[in-house]
Amino acid sequence: MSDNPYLAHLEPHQRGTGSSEGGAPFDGWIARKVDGKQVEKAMDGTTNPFTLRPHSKRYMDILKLRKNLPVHQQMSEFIEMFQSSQFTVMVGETGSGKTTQIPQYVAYADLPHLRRPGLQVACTQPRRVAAMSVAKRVADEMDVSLGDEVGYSIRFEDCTSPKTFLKYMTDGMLLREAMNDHMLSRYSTVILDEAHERTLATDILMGLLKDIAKRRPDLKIVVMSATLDAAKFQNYFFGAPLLKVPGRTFSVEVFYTPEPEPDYLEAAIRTVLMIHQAEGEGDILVFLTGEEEIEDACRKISMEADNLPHSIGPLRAIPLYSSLPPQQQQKIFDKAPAPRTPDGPPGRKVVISTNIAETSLTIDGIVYVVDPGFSKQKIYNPRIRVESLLVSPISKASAQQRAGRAGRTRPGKCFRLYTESDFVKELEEQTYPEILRCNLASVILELKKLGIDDLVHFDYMDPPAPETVMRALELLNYLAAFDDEGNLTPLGDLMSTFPLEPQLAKMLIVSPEFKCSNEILSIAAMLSVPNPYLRPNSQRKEADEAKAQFAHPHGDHLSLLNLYHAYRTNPDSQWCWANYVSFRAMQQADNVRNQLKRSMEKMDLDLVSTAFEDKSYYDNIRRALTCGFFMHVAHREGDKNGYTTVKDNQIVGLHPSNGLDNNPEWVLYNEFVLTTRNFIRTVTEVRPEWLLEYAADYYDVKTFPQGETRRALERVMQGGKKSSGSKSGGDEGRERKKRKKDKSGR
DNA sequence: GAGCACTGC
Repeated sequence: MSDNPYLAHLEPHQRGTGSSEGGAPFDGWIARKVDGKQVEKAMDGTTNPFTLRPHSKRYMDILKLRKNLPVHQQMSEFIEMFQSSQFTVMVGETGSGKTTQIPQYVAYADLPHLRRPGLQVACTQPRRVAAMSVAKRVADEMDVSLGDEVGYSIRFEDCTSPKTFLKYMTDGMLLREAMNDHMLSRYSTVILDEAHERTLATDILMGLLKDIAKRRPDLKIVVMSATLDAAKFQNYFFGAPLLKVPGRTFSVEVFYTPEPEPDYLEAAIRTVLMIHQAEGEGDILVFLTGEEEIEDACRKISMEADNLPHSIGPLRAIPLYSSLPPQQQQKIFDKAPAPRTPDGPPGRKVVISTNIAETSLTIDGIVYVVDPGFSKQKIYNPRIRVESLLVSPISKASAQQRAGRAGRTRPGKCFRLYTESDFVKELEEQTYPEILRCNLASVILELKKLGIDDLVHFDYMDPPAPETVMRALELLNYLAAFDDEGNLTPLGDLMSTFPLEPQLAKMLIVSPEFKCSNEILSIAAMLSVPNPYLRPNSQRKEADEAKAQFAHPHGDHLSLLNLYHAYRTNPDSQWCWANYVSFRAMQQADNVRNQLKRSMEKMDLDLVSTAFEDKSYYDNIRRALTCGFFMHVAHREGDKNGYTTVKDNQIVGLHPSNGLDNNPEWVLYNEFVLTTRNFIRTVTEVRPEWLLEYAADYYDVKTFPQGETRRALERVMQGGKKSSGSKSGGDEGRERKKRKKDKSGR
């Protein structure tokens, strides 16, 4: 056996050991330990142990920088800890180098005892861009081509090869893989990065890995977090050892207001102008909660800045939020405006942003941060089954993250628009994990597919409210994804394979029976992307007119289909621009549609259409919609435009963005939005007969409370009896007459 | 007659 552990993997007697064919797959693997010195030697050596090619000069240059990172000081300590424990918790603040270095250390430690050819190290990230950019950087650091030994895997893009042993990927992607491989058997080590963000996928992966680890003693798990809640992770992972690495950022001086600010928007604007007039050079970053607020603030700041004396430099306000076209988002990287005169005072830019600048986007040159202490957060109300966005106070961790944005390039200042005592006493330590704030229908379906039988006692780091789990189970049972015993049905199994909400998956799966799977594919894709209709403030009328071209009188789902078809005949940005349509959203919809289509083909679900000339073309589509969304139905009550949701009895209005040509008695909706009032958005007319036919259990009239909805259903049932024999024909006739009357009545 | 925090499959 070679003395060099990094050449040992070439020896056939080792490579062959523990092959997964036959016998227990994870027994008998050779586990040779390495230490920090050996790794250091391998890093400095002339041969790259991963490729057996000589190290390039560029590699050596980058290596010098790597050795300057704080985390490098603790490489030996990490490797020792990693090899002696199945779980390791690692805390490294911004600038520690953990995301790029730790996975490489793991690769050096796992390589000498490569237990099976093809075994990989996975490092998860909450965001796609991070997975891609970090993989690129690490490929450079390791002197390999991206996609060969080091790669990444995100939705729509798999940049890996059979040679890949270090793979950066989104957490959601690893979760998807786990659904087909419950043991995650292709990985020797899984590293969960940014675990403090507590995304839905990371939380589920943590519970899952804890479970898998029992059956795979060879599997190692590293959990990396940026904040100081490490004890919680340690406790959760059986008292795992902890490694702390200091960060490397510049100091940020934090200021609080002496008194609470009654109007944070006004205070934020005032603070920006104050900084601009009184503080030294450097750009400003302001955190606000949403698009409207941000545009408003930009206008006001620009106005105020124009009124300042010329002894003060120019100030340019730049908005930043996710629905902004990429071209406009790029403006945050523009230089600050030039002085008004060659020897005048320097200009300054102020970026007014949502939370997107907290983690997803980094702007260099920010020296001042203004933090009013709020963000929009999702909350779920299981009682009425509604998710909504609420402006809420941020957590201490989030405030710290925001402040850190001022210290990336040099020492900075952070102005918090709340009192120090509020910060200490009122703010939560951590932001509530997502799993406690959302509808769990897809999560519960996924867990079942992951082989978790006892959903209530699954080892959640923070268990969701039992009522939320119950709501999810109930929904899945009505959709026939779970049987009455809570077991996954074949339909549920099929549903779980689609990256869609259960309702959307259901309508897609039944769509071939209604001869409209091609169309439902398009609708499902359109519903999976952000709102495709653009409506700039200055051109609302034009935008509304453009949107009206696609409107279908029977509903917004059908309008989305029209829009998709129109785009397919003109799939270019010019056409989108001219029609007030988001090109980005349409491209995304195309991507999603292709992915869903591939799944349909794999599952042997037919891709079919009803002939467009056939008068049942649109009805077939609406019937398929009904099969997925019968729990999202509202009934018009009284003569007014008010609707009441079925079963939950919430009073709602049609969202003004709807394109219906009247107020139909029964509608199904895609989402319930809670803003100034309750609205149902993306709405399509539905026939009550379909509800009774396709969701007989849910629409069992006996279970309805006395009220208008129940009486209406009873009328439908009686009507159905009378006209039996020519059922659908009779309905068609009535519907047409009714519509005609509604129109003429205006 | 009003809005879309941010991610992810």
